[in-house]
Amino acid sequence: MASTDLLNVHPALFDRVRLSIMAHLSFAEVAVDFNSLLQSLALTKGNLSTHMKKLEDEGLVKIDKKFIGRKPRTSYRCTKKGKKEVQNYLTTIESVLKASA
Amino acid sequence: MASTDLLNVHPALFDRVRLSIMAHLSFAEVAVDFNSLLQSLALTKGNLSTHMKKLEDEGLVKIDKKFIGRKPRTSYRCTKKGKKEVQNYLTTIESVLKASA
DNA sequence: TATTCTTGGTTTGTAATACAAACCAGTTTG
DNA sequence: CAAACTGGTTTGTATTACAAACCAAGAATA
Repeated sequence: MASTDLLNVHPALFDRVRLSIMAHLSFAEVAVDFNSLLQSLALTKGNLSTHMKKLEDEGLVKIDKKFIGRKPRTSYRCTKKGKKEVQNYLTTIESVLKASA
Repeated sequence: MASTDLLNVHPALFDRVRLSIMAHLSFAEVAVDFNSLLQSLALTKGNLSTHMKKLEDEGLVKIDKKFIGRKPRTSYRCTKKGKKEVQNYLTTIESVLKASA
């Protein structure tokens, strides 16, 4: 076991809120909109907004802004990279912690 | 899947350094001393010191200070609670992320 | 048509925290 | 006795998570 393996997991995922978000997004194969996330995760708008910005900056999530009729709607989907990093997170944690169970 | 399950995992473990530390400590059945940790984890002393203090405050780790000859030696071991929380961390993450793989 | 109310977010100020540098008490070495 | 090393802790700083305040525009109301 080398617990330094944890250095390989993407830093942005080492936050419970962002991990929750990524779990949601990689679970849903389709795009999820801002307000759905807001509701399922019970966050404030500002908090969600900044987390999504960070995930976007890291390329883990793709943002999509459009108008539905006359109303704006922001939605997100998980990128390939995002899925990969989530998977890597899981396998790394498992390998590190299962040795120590 | 309820990714809000992540709220059940102990907050102190949601940090890569502390998770590494706990992995080390729960792997080693015996106490591990400050300098071993320092070396295996490649941290600065101050950083390690504060992380250990936090883990101790949370009851995940037990500190033991004694003199070996004339030299001080600080060592730590994982508490029952620590083991439990590490285990809970793992199973929670698995259940949340595996659904979304 | 003015006037509030709601929707869909973003920007900004603050509190918490991870981190390294500086420090400290004592010990060994030259 | 002075300098360097050991084994850490305390303190200052930079980052970051968070919520409050804000903003633009549409919908309802009067």
